[in-house]
Amino acid sequence: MQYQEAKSKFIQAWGTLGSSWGINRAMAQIHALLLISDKPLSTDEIMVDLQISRGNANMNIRALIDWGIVNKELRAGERKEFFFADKDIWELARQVSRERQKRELAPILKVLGELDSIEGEDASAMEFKQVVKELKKFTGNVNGVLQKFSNSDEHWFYAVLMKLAK
Amino acid sequence: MQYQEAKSKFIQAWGTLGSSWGINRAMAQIHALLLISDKPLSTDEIMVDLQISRGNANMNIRALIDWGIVNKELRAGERKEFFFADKDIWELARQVSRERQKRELAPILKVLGELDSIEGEDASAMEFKQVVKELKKFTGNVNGVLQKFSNSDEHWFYAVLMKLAK
DNA sequence: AGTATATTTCAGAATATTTTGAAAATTCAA
DNA sequence: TTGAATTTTCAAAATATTCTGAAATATACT
Repeated sequence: MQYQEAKSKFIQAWGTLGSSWGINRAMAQIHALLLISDKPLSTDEIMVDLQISRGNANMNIRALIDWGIVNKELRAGERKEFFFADKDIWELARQVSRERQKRELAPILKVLGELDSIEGEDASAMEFKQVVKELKKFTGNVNGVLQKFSNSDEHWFYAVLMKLAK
Repeated sequence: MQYQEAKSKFIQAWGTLGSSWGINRAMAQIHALLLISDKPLSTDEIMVDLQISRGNANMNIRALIDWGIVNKELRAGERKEFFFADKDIWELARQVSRERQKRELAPILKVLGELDSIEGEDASAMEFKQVVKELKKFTGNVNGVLQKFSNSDEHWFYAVLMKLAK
């Protein structure tokens, strides 16, 4: 397979994967492009390569920086900014997990906490309490695992894998 | 807090959480409703409770059944179908993980496999190969963990948690 | 300050997704 | 069969999201 074909297949696939995880296509594709690029790219290069507008490119580059998975490089004597993605996939996974924990798990934990003490003793209320209780237990555990994961290194993860495998 | 208020807060929160995971709001809300209901509900009851149309209710109930997280109950002498969600949160998590593995991880693994042998020895091609290689390693590992998780029981998960904690 | 270059913003346009509701299809009992 | 009850389908409408492009803003050099 030719490089160009492989590249566009990969960018395409990454975009699709992103969509099903609540990340918009352009954002995922910019990330894919930076991930496989052997050097930092400017906004203009990204625009040309992915055929998207300046506004779109800019907004999504900022979002990626917000997520902490893309950084900018400033070059002495150059006005232009260049962007690059961290090549360490583990670091990427940890960062994404950290952000999603913050953006999604935290809010639901908060809501579950607020639902703590509902009134009523009838079947509906009892069932509700039970489900909320189980969900809290579950989300608490997930939270714990993510916490652990996002603060550990690749080596740790392999160790865990080994233990699981047995 | 009154039951009704708690119920609507919960349904609302579950809907929002669903959205950020690529599950549409109505689908997530129907699931939330069934999860906390102390008895199976008919399409009509769901329509009234969530204020959605028949078509919408029907489509999303089917989708939930497709995902394997909602089931129907048929009652002797009744035409109407009643729906209920599995109350076991662990079973729910396993099922969702199984489905996402099938729907999302499998396709990306397939693409990565196809990108195996790209031609070229220049910097771009080399970088590309390297990233694809790392991604394959990573997704392979994730796949392994999910596989393990989706075939194990709650007890196993706790055992893992204990090991991780140390 | 003036100028050229680059980045950001954002209203409107384009797309994509979700929802509705009524017609068509299905099911079951009489 | 027939027909009433129920489920399913799907075109059109409503809504939500994403994208564009040009104007506004910012930056750095002379």
